[in-house]
Amino acid sequence: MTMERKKRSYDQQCALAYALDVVGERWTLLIIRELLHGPRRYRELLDALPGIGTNLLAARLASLVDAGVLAPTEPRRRTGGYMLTDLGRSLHEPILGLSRFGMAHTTLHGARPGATVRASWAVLAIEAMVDAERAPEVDETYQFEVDAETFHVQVSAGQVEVRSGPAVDPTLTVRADANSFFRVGMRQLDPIEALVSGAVAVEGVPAAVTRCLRLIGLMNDVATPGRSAALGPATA
Amino acid sequence: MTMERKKRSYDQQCALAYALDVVGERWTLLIIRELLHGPRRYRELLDALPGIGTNLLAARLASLVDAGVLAPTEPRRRTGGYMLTDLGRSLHEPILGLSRFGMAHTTLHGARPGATVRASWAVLAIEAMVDAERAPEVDETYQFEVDAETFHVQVSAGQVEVRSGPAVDPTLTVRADANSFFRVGMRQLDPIEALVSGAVAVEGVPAAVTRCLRLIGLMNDVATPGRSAALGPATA
DNA sequence: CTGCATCCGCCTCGATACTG
DNA sequence: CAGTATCGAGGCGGATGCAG
Repeated sequence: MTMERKKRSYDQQCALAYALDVVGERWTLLIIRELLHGPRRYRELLDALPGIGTNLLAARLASLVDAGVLAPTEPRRRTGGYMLTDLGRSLHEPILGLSRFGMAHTTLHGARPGATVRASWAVLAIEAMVDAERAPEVDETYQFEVDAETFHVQVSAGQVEVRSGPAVDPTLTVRADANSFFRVGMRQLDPIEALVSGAVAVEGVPAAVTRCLRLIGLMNDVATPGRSAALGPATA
Repeated sequence: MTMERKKRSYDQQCALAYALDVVGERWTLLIIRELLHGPRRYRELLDALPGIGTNLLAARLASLVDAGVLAPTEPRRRTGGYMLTDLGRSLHEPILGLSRFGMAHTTLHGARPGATVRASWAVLAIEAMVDAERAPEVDETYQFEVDAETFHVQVSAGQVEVRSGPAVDPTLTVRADANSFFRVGMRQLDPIEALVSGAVAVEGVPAAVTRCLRLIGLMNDVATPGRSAALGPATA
Protein backbone atom coordinates (compact mmCIF):
# COMPACT_ATOMS: atom_id res chain seq x y z
CA MET A 1 0.00 0.00 0.00
CA THR A 2 1.21 3.42 -0.88
CA MET A 3 2.22 5.28 2.22
CA GLU A 4 0.39 8.52 2.68
CA ARG A 5 3.09 11.08 2.12
CA LYS A 6 2.36 14.67 2.87
CA LYS A 7 4.04 16.97 0.44
CA ARG A 8 4.84 20.51 1.41
CA SER A 9 3.08 22.86 -0.95
CA TYR A 10 2.83 26.60 -1.50
CA ASP A 11 -0.88 26.14 -1.90
CA GLN A 12 -1.32 28.98 -4.36
CA GLN A 13 -3.40 29.02 -7.54
CA CYS A 14 -0.40 30.30 -9.47
CA ALA A 15 1.42 28.66 -12.33
CA LEU A 16 4.83 29.41 -10.86
CA ALA A 17 3.84 28.06 -7.46
CA TYR A 18 2.54 24.90 -9.09
CA ALA A 19 5.82 24.51 -10.94
CA LEU A 20 7.85 24.99 -7.78
CA ASP A 21 5.69 22.47 -5.98
CA VAL A 22 7.00 19.94 -8.48
CA VAL A 23 10.55 21.03 -9.28
CA GLY A 24 11.27 23.63 -6.62
CA GLU A 25 12.81 21.42 -3.99
CA ARG A 26 16.49 21.02 -3.51
CA TRP A 27 18.39 18.99 -6.17
CA THR A 28 15.34 18.52 -8.37
CA LEU A 29 16.31 20.83 -11.23
CA LEU A 30 19.86 19.50 -11.14
CA ILE A 31 18.52 15.97 -11.61
CA ILE A 32 16.55 17.17 -14.60
CA ARG A 33 19.63 18.94 -15.93
CA GLU A 34 21.45 15.61 -15.94
CA LEU A 35 18.65 14.04 -17.96
CA LEU A 36 18.40 16.84 -20.52
CA HIS A 37 20.90 15.22 -22.85
CA GLY A 38 19.79 11.62 -22.59
CA PRO A 39 18.77 8.98 -20.05
CA ARG A 40 20.92 8.26 -17.02
CA ARG A 41 21.17 5.44 -14.54
CA TYR A 42 20.73 5.78 -10.82
CA ARG A 43 24.41 5.41 -10.17
CA GLU A 44 25.34 7.97 -12.83
CA LEU A 45 23.01 10.49 -11.22
CA LEU A 46 24.53 9.84 -7.82
CA ASP A 47 28.01 10.44 -9.22
CA ALA A 48 26.93 13.58 -11.04
CA LEU A 49 25.35 15.10 -7.94
CA PRO A 50 27.95 15.02 -5.17
CA GLY A 51 26.35 15.37 -1.78
CA ILE A 52 22.80 14.41 -2.61
CA GLY A 53 22.46 11.25 -0.52
CA THR A 54 20.92 8.09 -1.84
CA ASN A 55 17.59 8.34 -0.06
CA LEU A 56 16.95 11.84 -1.35
CA LEU A 57 17.78 10.88 -4.93
CA ALA A 58 15.41 7.94 -4.71
CA ALA A 59 12.68 10.13 -3.24
CA ARG A 60 13.13 12.80 -5.91
CA LEU A 61 13.09 10.28 -8.72
CA ALA A 62 9.92 8.67 -7.41
CA SER A 63 8.28 12.06 -6.99
CA LEU A 64 9.24 13.16 -10.48
CA VAL A 65 8.03 9.92 -12.02
CA ASP A 66 4.80 10.41 -10.13
CA ALA A 67 4.51 13.96 -11.46
CA GLY A 68 5.02 12.77 -15.03
CA VAL A 69 8.25 14.72 -15.46
CA LEU A 70 10.38 11.64 -16.04
CA ALA A 71 9.87 7.96 -16.59
CA PRO A 72 11.88 4.76 -16.10
CA THR A 73 13.40 3.49 -19.34
CA GLU A 74 12.31 -0.05 -20.07
CA PRO A 75 11.44 -1.37 -16.61
CA ARG A 76 12.63 -4.89 -17.38
CA ARG A 77 15.97 -3.94 -18.85
CA ARG A 78 18.92 -4.13 -16.57
CA THR A 79 20.27 -1.19 -18.54
CA GLY A 80 17.22 0.76 -17.44
CA GLY A 81 17.45 4.21 -16.02
CA TYR A 82 15.43 7.39 -16.13
CA MET A 83 14.52 9.68 -19.00
CA LEU A 84 12.55 12.87 -19.40
CA THR A 85 8.99 12.83 -20.62
CA ASP A 86 7.66 15.51 -22.97
CA LEU A 87 6.55 17.43 -19.92
CA GLY A 88 10.03 17.15 -18.47
CA ARG A 89 11.64 18.35 -21.69
CA SER A 90 9.54 21.50 -21.46
CA LEU A 91 11.83 22.46 -18.59
CA HIS A 92 14.74 22.81 -21.01
CA GLU A 93 14.09 26.48 -21.78
CA PRO A 94 13.53 27.62 -18.18
CA ILE A 95 16.70 25.78 -17.17
CA LEU A 96 18.63 27.60 -19.87
CA GLY A 97 17.13 30.85 -18.65
CA LEU A 98 18.16 30.15 -15.09
CA SER A 99 21.61 29.23 -16.36
CA ARG A 100 21.91 32.60 -18.09
CA PHE A 101 21.01 34.23 -14.81
CA GLY A 102 23.59 32.09 -13.05
CA MET A 103 26.27 33.13 -15.50
CA ALA A 104 25.35 36.80 -15.20
CA HIS A 105 25.44 36.58 -11.42
CA THR A 106 28.76 34.80 -11.41
CA THR A 107 30.16 37.34 -13.83
CA LEU A 108 29.32 40.14 -11.40
CA HIS A 109 30.29 38.33 -8.23
CA GLY A 110 32.98 35.72 -7.98
CA ALA A 111 32.89 32.04 -8.73
CA ARG A 112 33.32 29.55 -5.96
CA PRO A 113 36.94 28.45 -5.97
CA GLY A 114 36.73 24.85 -4.80
CA ALA A 115 33.65 23.88 -6.75
CA THR A 116 33.70 20.60 -8.59
CA VAL A 117 33.93 20.89 -12.35
CA ARG A 118 32.41 18.50 -14.85
CA ALA A 119 32.86 18.73 -18.56
CA SER A 120 29.27 17.73 -19.20
CA TRP A 121 28.10 21.04 -17.70
CA ALA A 122 29.81 22.72 -20.64
CA VAL A 123 27.08 21.65 -23.06
CA LEU A 124 24.47 23.45 -20.99
CA ALA A 125 26.68 26.50 -20.68
CA ILE A 126 27.07 26.79 -24.44
CA GLU A 127 23.34 26.26 -24.94
CA ALA A 128 22.67 29.10 -22.53
CA MET A 129 25.21 31.38 -24.16
CA VAL A 130 24.08 30.83 -27.73
CA ASP A 131 21.90 33.62 -29.01
CA ALA A 132 20.23 32.55 -32.25
CA GLU A 133 19.68 36.21 -33.09
CA ARG A 134 23.42 36.54 -33.56
CA ALA A 135 23.83 33.47 -35.73
CA PRO A 136 26.22 34.15 -38.60
CA GLU A 137 24.99 34.17 -42.19
CA VAL A 138 27.25 31.31 -43.18
CA ASP A 139 26.46 27.71 -42.30
CA GLU A 140 29.20 26.20 -40.20
CA THR A 141 29.85 23.99 -37.21
CA TYR A 142 31.91 24.64 -34.10
CA GLN A 143 33.17 21.63 -32.20
CA PHE A 144 34.11 21.83 -28.55
CA GLU A 145 36.30 19.36 -26.72
CA VAL A 146 36.19 20.05 -23.00
CA ASP A 147 38.26 17.52 -21.12
CA ALA A 148 36.91 14.20 -22.44
CA GLU A 149 33.52 15.65 -23.43
CA THR A 150 32.86 16.45 -27.07
CA PHE A 151 29.92 18.39 -28.46
CA HIS A 152 29.24 20.84 -31.25
CA VAL A 153 27.18 23.83 -32.29
CA GLN A 154 25.73 23.65 -35.77
CA VAL A 155 24.55 26.76 -37.59
CA SER A 156 22.33 26.00 -40.54
CA ALA A 157 20.21 28.59 -42.33
CA GLY A 158 20.13 30.82 -39.27
CA GLN A 159 19.03 27.92 -37.06
CA VAL A 160 21.38 26.98 -34.22
CA GLU A 161 21.51 23.54 -32.67
CA VAL A 162 23.69 22.23 -29.88
CA ARG A 163 24.31 18.51 -29.85
CA SER A 164 26.58 16.21 -27.91
CA GLY A 165 29.12 14.10 -29.72
CA PRO A 166 31.58 15.08 -32.45
CA ALA A 167 30.62 16.92 -35.63
CA VAL A 168 31.13 15.45 -39.07
CA ASP A 169 33.22 18.26 -40.54
CA PRO A 170 33.66 21.05 -38.00
CA THR A 171 34.63 24.49 -39.27
CA LEU A 172 36.32 25.05 -35.95
CA THR A 173 37.52 22.88 -33.12
CA VAL A 174 37.95 24.38 -29.66
CA ARG A 175 39.88 22.45 -27.04
CA ALA A 176 40.01 23.41 -23.40
CA ASP A 177 40.10 21.98 -19.92
CA ALA A 178 36.83 22.35 -18.07
CA ASN A 179 38.13 24.90 -15.62
CA SER A 180 39.44 27.31 -18.22
CA PHE A 181 36.30 26.80 -20.27
CA PHE A 182 34.07 27.94 -17.45
CA ARG A 183 36.32 30.81 -16.50
CA VAL A 184 35.97 32.10 -20.05
CA GLY A 185 32.23 31.63 -19.95
CA MET A 186 31.91 33.49 -16.66
CA ARG A 187 33.91 36.38 -18.15
CA GLN A 188 36.66 35.83 -15.64
CA LEU A 189 39.17 34.84 -18.29
CA ASP A 190 39.42 36.75 -21.51
CA PRO A 191 39.10 34.48 -24.56
CA ILE A 192 42.06 36.14 -26.27
CA GLU A 193 44.22 35.71 -23.18
CA ALA A 194 43.12 32.11 -22.93
CA LEU A 195 44.26 31.53 -26.50
CA VAL A 196 47.61 33.19 -25.91
CA SER A 197 48.28 31.32 -22.71
CA GLY A 198 47.33 28.05 -24.33
CA ALA A 199 44.54 27.28 -21.88
CA VAL A 200 42.24 27.16 -24.89
CA ALA A 201 43.37 25.85 -28.26
CA VAL A 202 41.59 26.52 -31.53
CA GLU A 203 41.98 24.73 -34.81
CA GLY A 204 40.25 25.32 -38.14
CA VAL A 205 39.14 28.34 -40.16
CA PRO A 206 40.52 31.42 -38.36
CA ALA A 207 37.73 33.76 -39.55
CA ALA A 208 35.17 31.51 -37.90
CA VAL A 209 36.56 32.30 -34.44
CA THR A 210 35.01 35.76 -34.45
CA ARG A 211 31.66 34.45 -35.63
CA CYS A 212 31.72 31.75 -32.97
CA LEU A 213 32.59 34.24 -30.23
CA ARG A 214 29.80 36.53 -31.36
CA LEU A 215 27.31 33.66 -31.41
CA ILE A 216 28.02 32.76 -27.81
CA GLY A 217 28.05 36.38 -26.69
CA LEU A 218 31.73 36.65 -25.83
CA MET A 219 32.28 39.37 -28.40
CA ASN A 220 29.95 42.32 -28.28
CA ASP A 221 30.07 43.41 -31.87
CA VAL A 222 31.77 42.96 -35.18
CA ALA A 223 35.24 43.92 -34.16
CA THR A 224 36.13 47.35 -35.50
CA PRO A 225 39.85 47.57 -36.19
CA GLY A 226 41.73 49.36 -33.47
CA ARG A 227 39.24 48.72 -30.70
CA SER A 228 38.05 45.28 -29.79
CA ALA A 229 35.40 44.90 -27.14
CA ALA A 230 36.91 41.62 -26.09
CA LEU A 231 40.24 43.21 -25.31
CA GLY A 232 40.62 45.10 -22.09
CA PRO A 233 42.34 45.14 -18.74
CA ALA A 234 41.44 42.53 -16.23
CA THR A 235 38.43 43.73 -14.28
CA ALA A 236 39.46 44.44 -10.72
CA MET B 1 28.45 43.52 12.64
CA THR B 2 27.20 41.11 10.06
CA MET B 3 27.03 37.66 11.46
CA GLU B 4 29.00 35.08 9.58
CA ARG B 5 26.27 33.08 7.87
CA LYS B 6 27.14 29.84 6.18
CA LYS B 7 25.13 29.31 3.05
CA ARG B 8 24.43 25.87 1.74
CA SER B 9 25.76 25.50 -1.77
CA TYR B 10 25.76 22.90 -4.50
CA ASP B 11 29.43 23.67 -5.04
CA GLN B 12 29.36 22.97 -8.75
CA GLN B 13 30.99 24.96 -11.53
CA CYS B 14 27.72 24.99 -13.41
CA ALA B 15 25.61 27.98 -14.39
CA LEU B 16 22.40 26.32 -13.26
CA ALA B 17 23.88 25.33 -9.92
CA TYR B 18 25.11 28.88 -9.42
CA ALA B 19 21.63 30.19 -10.18
CA LEU B 20 20.02 27.77 -7.74
CA ASP B 21 22.53 28.74 -5.09
CA VAL B 22 21.02 32.22 -5.30
CA VAL B 23 17.34 31.70 -6.11
CA GLY B 24 16.87 27.97 -5.55
CA GLU B 25 15.81 28.02 -1.92
CA ARG B 26 12.24 27.90 -0.81
CA TRP B 27 10.11 31.03 -1.39
CA THR B 28 12.85 32.88 -3.23
CA LEU B 29 11.38 32.77 -6.73
CA LEU B 30 7.94 33.61 -5.37
CA ILE B 31 9.37 36.73 -3.75
CA ILE B 32 10.85 37.71 -7.09
CA ARG B 33 7.53 37.00 -8.78
CA GLU B 34 5.89 39.55 -6.50
CA LEU B 35 8.46 42.15 -7.48
CA LEU B 36 8.22 41.53 -11.22
CA HIS B 37 5.51 44.12 -11.71
CA GLY B 38 6.79 46.83 -9.44
CA PRO B 39 8.29 47.42 -5.99
CA ARG B 40 6.63 46.00 -2.89
CA ARG B 41 6.86 46.69 0.81
CA TYR B 42 7.83 44.13 3.41
CA ARG B 43 4.27 43.87 4.68
CA GLU B 44 2.84 43.45 1.17
CA LEU B 45 5.25 40.59 0.54
CA LEU B 46 4.23 38.94 3.80
CA ASP B 47 0.57 39.17 2.82
CA ALA B 48 1.23 37.87 -0.68
CA LEU B 49 3.16 34.84 0.58
CA PRO B 50 0.96 33.09 3.15
CA GLY B 51 3.00 30.78 5.32
CA ILE B 52 6.44 32.21 4.80
CA GLY B 53 7.22 33.39 8.32
CA THR B 54 8.66 36.79 9.04
CA ASN B 55 12.19 35.72 9.80
CA LEU B 56 12.53 33.76 6.58
CA LEU B 57 11.27 36.67 4.47
CA ALA B 58 13.76 39.00 6.12
CA ALA B 59 16.56 36.49 5.57
CA ARG B 60 15.64 35.98 1.92
CA LEU B 61 15.40 39.69 1.25
CA ALA B 62 18.79 40.31 2.83
CA SER B 63 20.30 37.45 0.87
CA LEU B 64 18.83 38.69 -2.41
CA VAL B 65 19.98 42.24 -1.79
CA ASP B 66 23.40 40.83 -1.04
CA ALA B 67 23.34 38.88 -4.30
CA GLY B 68 22.40 41.99 -6.25
CA VAL B 69 19.07 40.57 -7.37
CA LEU B 70 17.02 43.24 -5.66
CA ALA B 71 17.63 46.53 -3.88
CA PRO B 72 15.86 48.66 -1.29
CA THR B 73 13.98 51.58 -2.82
CA GLU B 74 15.06 54.88 -1.37
CA PRO B 75 16.34 53.86 2.05
CA ARG B 76 15.18 57.08 3.69
CA ARG B 77 11.65 57.03 2.35
CA ARG B 78 8.97 55.62 4.58
CA THR B 79 7.33 54.37 1.39
CA GLY B 80 10.48 52.37 0.79
CA GLY B 81 10.37 48.75 -0.10
CA TYR B 82 12.22 46.41 -2.41
CA MET B 83 12.60 46.41 -6.18
CA LEU B 84 14.35 44.23 -8.71
CA THR B 85 17.73 45.17 -10.12
CA ASP B 86 18.60 44.57 -13.77
CA LEU B 87 20.02 41.23 -12.72
CA GLY B 88 16.77 40.40 -10.96
CA ARG B 89 14.71 41.37 -13.97
CA SER B 90 16.67 38.83 -16.01
CA LEU B 91 14.74 36.20 -14.07
CA HIS B 92 11.52 37.27 -15.78
CA GLU B 93 11.89 34.89 -18.70
CA PRO B 94 12.87 31.80 -16.68
CA ILE B 95 9.95 32.50 -14.35
CA LEU B 96 7.60 32.63 -17.31
CA GLY B 97 9.10 29.38 -18.57
CA LEU B 98 8.58 27.70 -15.22
CA SER B 99 5.03 29.05 -15.18
CA ARG B 100 4.36 27.44 -18.55
CA PHE B 101 5.61 24.18 -17.10
CA GLY B 102 3.38 24.68 -14.09
CA MET B 103 0.36 25.24 -16.28
CA ALA B 104 1.14 22.20 -18.41
CA HIS B 105 1.57 20.05 -15.33
CA THR B 106 -1.64 21.29 -13.76
CA THR B 107 -3.46 20.69 -17.04
CA LEU B 108 -2.42 17.05 -16.96
CA HIS B 109 -2.87 16.49 -13.24
CA GLY B 110 -5.41 18.27 -11.10
CA ALA B 111 -5.25 21.64 -9.45
CA ARG B 112 -5.17 21.89 -5.69
CA PRO B 113 -8.71 22.60 -4.54
CA GLY B 114 -8.18 24.70 -1.44
CA ALA B 115 -5.34 26.80 -2.78
CA THR B 116 -5.47 30.53 -2.21
CA VAL B 117 -6.22 32.59 -5.29
CA ARG B 118 -4.97 36.08 -5.98
CA ALA B 119 -5.93 38.13 -8.97
CA SER B 120 -2.41 39.50 -9.31
CA TRP B 121 -1.20 36.03 -10.32
CA ALA B 122 -3.35 36.41 -13.42
CA VAL B 123 -0.94 38.86 -15.02
CA LEU B 124 1.84 36.31 -14.85
CA ALA B 125 -0.44 33.60 -16.20
CA ILE B 126 -1.34 35.67 -19.25
CA GLU B 127 2.30 36.57 -19.80
CA ALA B 128 3.17 32.89 -19.76
CA MET B 129 0.33 31.95 -22.09
CA VAL B 130 0.98 34.63 -24.71
CA ASP B 131 2.84 33.33 -27.71
CA ALA B 132 4.12 36.24 -29.79
CA GLU B 133 4.37 33.88 -32.76
CA ARG B 134 0.60 33.73 -32.83
CA ALA B 135 0.05 37.48 -32.59
CA PRO B 136 -2.73 38.61 -34.92
CA GLU B 137 -2.02 40.84 -37.91
CA VAL B 138 -4.23 43.61 -36.62
CA ASP B 139 -3.19 45.95 -33.82
CA GLU B 140 -5.56 45.69 -30.90
CA THR B 141 -5.70 45.57 -27.12
CA TYR B 142 -7.35 43.04 -24.83
CA GLN B 143 -8.20 44.20 -21.34
CA PHE B 144 -8.65 41.76 -18.48
CA GLU B 145 -10.47 42.48 -15.25
CA VAL B 146 -9.89 39.65 -12.81
CA ASP B 147 -11.57 40.40 -9.51
CA ALA B 148 -10.29 43.87 -8.68
CA GLU B 149 -7.12 43.51 -10.79
CA THR B 150 -7.00 45.15 -14.21
CA PHE B 151 -4.36 44.62 -16.86
CA HIS B 152 -4.17 44.43 -20.63
CA VAL B 153 -2.40 42.81 -23.55
CA GLN B 154 -1.42 45.15 -26.34
CA VAL B 155 -0.63 43.89 -29.83
CA SER B 156 1.20 46.39 -31.96
CA ALA B 157 2.96 45.56 -35.21
CA GLY B 158 3.34 41.94 -34.22
CA GLN B 159 4.86 42.90 -30.85
CA VAL B 160 2.95 41.77 -27.77
CA GLU B 161 3.18 43.54 -24.42
CA VAL B 162 1.45 42.74 -21.16
CA ARG B 163 1.01 45.63 -18.77
CA SER B 164 -0.87 46.15 -15.55
CA GLY B 165 -3.55 48.80 -15.32
CA PRO B 166 -6.38 49.59 -17.73
CA ALA B 167 -5.93 50.11 -21.46
CA VAL B 168 -6.82 53.36 -23.18
CA ASP B 169 -9.21 51.95 -25.75
CA PRO B 170 -9.44 48.17 -25.43
CA THR B 171 -10.73 46.20 -28.39
CA LEU B 172 -11.98 43.65 -25.95
CA THR B 173 -12.68 43.57 -22.25
CA VAL B 174 -12.72 40.24 -20.42
CA ARG B 175 -14.18 40.09 -16.93
CA ALA B 176 -13.89 37.06 -14.66
CA ASP B 177 -13.44 36.06 -11.07
CA ALA B 178 -9.97 34.78 -10.28
CA ASN B 179 -11.05 31.19 -9.75
CA SER B 180 -12.80 30.85 -13.11
CA PHE B 181 -9.95 32.67 -14.79
CA PHE B 182 -7.42 30.14 -13.60
CA ARG B 183 -9.65 27.19 -14.33
CA VAL B 184 -9.84 28.36 -17.93
CA GLY B 185 -6.09 28.85 -18.06
CA MET B 186 -5.43 25.39 -16.67
CA ARG B 187 -7.72 23.93 -19.34
CA GLN B 188 -10.09 22.68 -16.70
CA LEU B 189 -12.89 24.97 -17.82
CA ASP B 190 -13.64 25.42 -21.50
CA PRO B 191 -13.62 29.11 -22.50
CA ILE B 192 -16.86 28.73 -24.45
CA GLU B 193 -18.55 27.04 -21.51
CA ALA B 194 -17.29 29.79 -19.24
CA LEU B 195 -18.86 32.38 -21.50
CA VAL B 196 -22.18 30.55 -21.64
CA SER B 197 -22.33 30.01 -17.89
CA GLY B 198 -21.46 33.64 -17.28
CA ALA B 199 -18.35 32.87 -15.26
CA VAL B 200 -16.45 34.92 -17.83
CA ALA B 201 -17.97 37.97 -19.51
CA VAL B 202 -16.68 39.52 -22.71
CA GLU B 203 -17.42 42.95 -24.10
CA GLY B 204 -16.17 44.57 -27.29
CA VAL B 205 -15.47 43.51 -30.87
CA PRO B 206 -16.71 39.91 -31.19
CA ALA B 207 -14.24 38.94 -33.90
CA ALA B 208 -11.38 39.82 -31.57
CA VAL B 209 -12.33 37.02 -29.20
CA THR B 210 -10.97 34.36 -31.54
CA ARG B 211 -7.75 36.28 -32.09
CA CYS B 212 -7.34 36.76 -28.34
CA LEU B 213 -7.93 33.08 -27.63
CA ARG B 214 -5.40 32.11 -30.29
CA LEU B 215 -2.83 34.53 -28.88
CA ILE B 216 -3.01 32.99 -25.43
CA GLY B 217 -3.07 29.45 -26.80
CA LEU B 218 -6.60 28.52 -25.80
CA MET B 219 -7.63 27.94 -29.41
CA ASN B 220 -5.46 25.67 -31.49
CA ASP B 221 -6.07 27.09 -34.92
CA VAL B 222 -8.04 29.54 -36.96
CA ALA B 223 -11.52 28.18 -36.42
CA THR B 224 -12.82 26.58 -39.58
CA PRO B 225 -16.60 27.05 -39.83
CA GLY B 226 -18.49 24.02 -38.60
CA ARG B 227 -15.68 22.70 -36.45
CA SER B 228 -14.13 24.67 -33.65
CA ALA B 229 -11.10 23.32 -31.86
CA ALA B 230 -12.29 24.86 -28.65
CA LEU B 231 -15.54 22.94 -28.74
CA GLY B 232 -15.56 19.35 -27.65
CA PRO B 233 -16.63 16.94 -24.96
CA ALA B 234 -15.12 17.32 -21.56
CA THR B 235 -11.87 15.37 -21.49
CA ALA B 236 -12.31 12.40 -19.22
C1' DC C 1 1.94 49.93 12.70
C1' DT C 2 6.03 48.36 10.05
C1' DG C 3 10.32 45.94 9.79
C1' DC C 4 12.79 42.78 11.62
C1' DA C 5 15.09 39.37 15.58
C1' DT C 6 14.54 35.58 18.77
C1' DC C 7 12.99 31.23 20.24
C1' DC C 8 11.06 26.64 19.59
C1' DG C 9 8.97 22.35 17.45
C1' DC C 10 9.07 19.92 13.29
C1' DC C 11 10.21 18.49 8.93
C1' DT C 12 13.71 18.10 5.32
C1' DC C 13 18.22 17.17 4.30
C1' DG C 14 22.84 14.71 4.28
C1' DA C 15 25.60 10.81 5.56
C1' DT C 16 26.15 6.12 6.70
C1' DA C 17 24.75 1.45 7.17
C1' DC C 18 22.19 -2.13 5.40
C1' DT C 19 19.35 -5.23 2.01
C1' DG C 20 17.78 -7.54 -2.38
C1' DC D 1 23.72 -1.82 -8.78
C1' DA D 2 19.59 0.15 -6.98
C1' DG D 3 17.67 1.40 -3.75
C1' DT D 4 15.68 1.29 1.85
C1' DA D 5 16.37 2.34 6.91
C1' DT D 6 18.09 5.15 10.34
C1' DC D 7 19.66 9.16 12.73
C1' DG D 8 21.93 13.73 13.75
C1' DA D 9 22.02 18.52 12.01
C1' DG D 10 20.04 22.24 10.13
C1' DG D 11 16.45 24.81 7.42
C1' DC D 12 11.72 25.98 7.85
C1' DG D 13 7.07 27.64 9.90
C1' DG D 14 4.68 29.90 13.60
C1' DA D 15 4.43 32.64 17.67
C1' DT D 16 6.20 36.24 20.11
C1' DG D 17 9.13 40.28 21.30
C1' DC D 18 10.98 44.77 20.35
C1' DA D 19 12.70 49.05 18.35
C1' DG D 20 11.68 53.00 15.32
